[in-house]
Amino acid sequence: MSKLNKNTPVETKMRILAAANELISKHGFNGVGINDILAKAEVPKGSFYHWFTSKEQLGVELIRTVGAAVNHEEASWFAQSNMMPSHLDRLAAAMEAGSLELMKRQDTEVGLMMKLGAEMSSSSEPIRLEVVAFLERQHELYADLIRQGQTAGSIRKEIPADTLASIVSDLWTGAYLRVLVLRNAQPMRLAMDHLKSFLAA
Amino acid sequence: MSKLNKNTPVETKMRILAAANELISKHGFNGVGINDILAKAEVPKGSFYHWFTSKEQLGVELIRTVGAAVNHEEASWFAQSNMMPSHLDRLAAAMEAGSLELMKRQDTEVGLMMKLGAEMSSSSEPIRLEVVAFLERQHELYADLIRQGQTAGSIRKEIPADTLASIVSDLWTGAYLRVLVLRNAQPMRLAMDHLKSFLAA
DNA sequence: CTTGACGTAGACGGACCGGTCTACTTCAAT
DNA sequence: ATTGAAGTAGACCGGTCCGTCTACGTCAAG
Repeated sequence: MSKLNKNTPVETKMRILAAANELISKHGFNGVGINDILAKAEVPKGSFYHWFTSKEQLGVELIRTVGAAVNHEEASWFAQSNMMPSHLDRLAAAMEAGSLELMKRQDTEVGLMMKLGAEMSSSSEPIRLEVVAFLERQHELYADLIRQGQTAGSIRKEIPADTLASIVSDLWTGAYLRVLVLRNAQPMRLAMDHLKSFLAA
Repeated sequence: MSKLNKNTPVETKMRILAAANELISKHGFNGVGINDILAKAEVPKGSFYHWFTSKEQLGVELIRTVGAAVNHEEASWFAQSNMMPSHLDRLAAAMEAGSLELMKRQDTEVGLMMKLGAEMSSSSEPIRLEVVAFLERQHELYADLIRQGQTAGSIRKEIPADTLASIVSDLWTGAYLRVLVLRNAQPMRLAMDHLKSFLAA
């Protein structure tokens, strides 16, 4: 008599993850209850604790899946060598894609990573470590592309690629945060313009 | 028969604010309950709702007081013209003071502002506006000092002071966040080195 | 046809949340 | 000496938190 869920099992888990993504992005990890997430996902509580052992584990897994998606998406931006021969252009295009996403959605997947890290890194070691893993993968991605740009000649060589990668992502993150709070896109625009001219060989 | 608080009234409020500062810095706004704060401040609940109308108002007032202290402290760093004639040096010294604070305490007053902004700006408009006010005051402070440095000759002139001020604070914030999550001071060191050489005339 | 693993379903529980309320102490003003 | 405002003290409230528990439906294997 009760209406049962016909979805494939894995889909239930994905629905939970998707709802958690939306809600936690907006209200933070501690600002959202499991019931909120479950209501949005239209999934009962029993299912939740079947797929996850705790709210914290949901956080870890959320970061893992979203982080992997971000890394993958960024890598594919970086790889479009046929359309954009210059590595600098590819880097700029990927960053501008993220910036455009921010303007439209008021938020970003990368932003979720940073906000979760800031909020939880001193309360939950598993969550912190997952964010660390994401950041390191992303740093490698950036540094690699920059290194290629340096040997190919479109990116300046005097500064080590690792340093440049740090500066790029940190400036982007800082601008992101200020856009979020100010509700004004200017910091992001300034940051992007600066990065493009600063990185150029 | 009950032990009554002999403190001056205002001190009670300050104790609450101080406890809130510590706890909210560590666990975020939604990660801390009023009772936690009250326990740490050794103040009963009745007193809390005498001085504050709500938890949200505590947040607003926390940002206002801490923010004002930060602005004031930064202004005094910027004003030490006798010891440090170069405006660039003064800016660098102030930033390095903040970075040192971060290494020692794992946290910063400026960091609290950004974290609260990130966590709450989409849930509480009063809190968001208070952070906006702080950011704008700070931006003015930075831009003014940079403008002076430009006319005095220690800071490069081709880029508008407003733009430089944005880049400085955004890069600092991004590096701050990554230090917090990675528990590794390198991003901050790279950011500072970069800023010093980048701003120089 | 029976069994049992898998997953759905949601009532329930104890802890804790932000906030209210009343009783009380203190102290300055009169 | 009396009063009343200011502030302290903490019991208490409804609601919500995360997590547990039992019951039930579903389906593949034997």
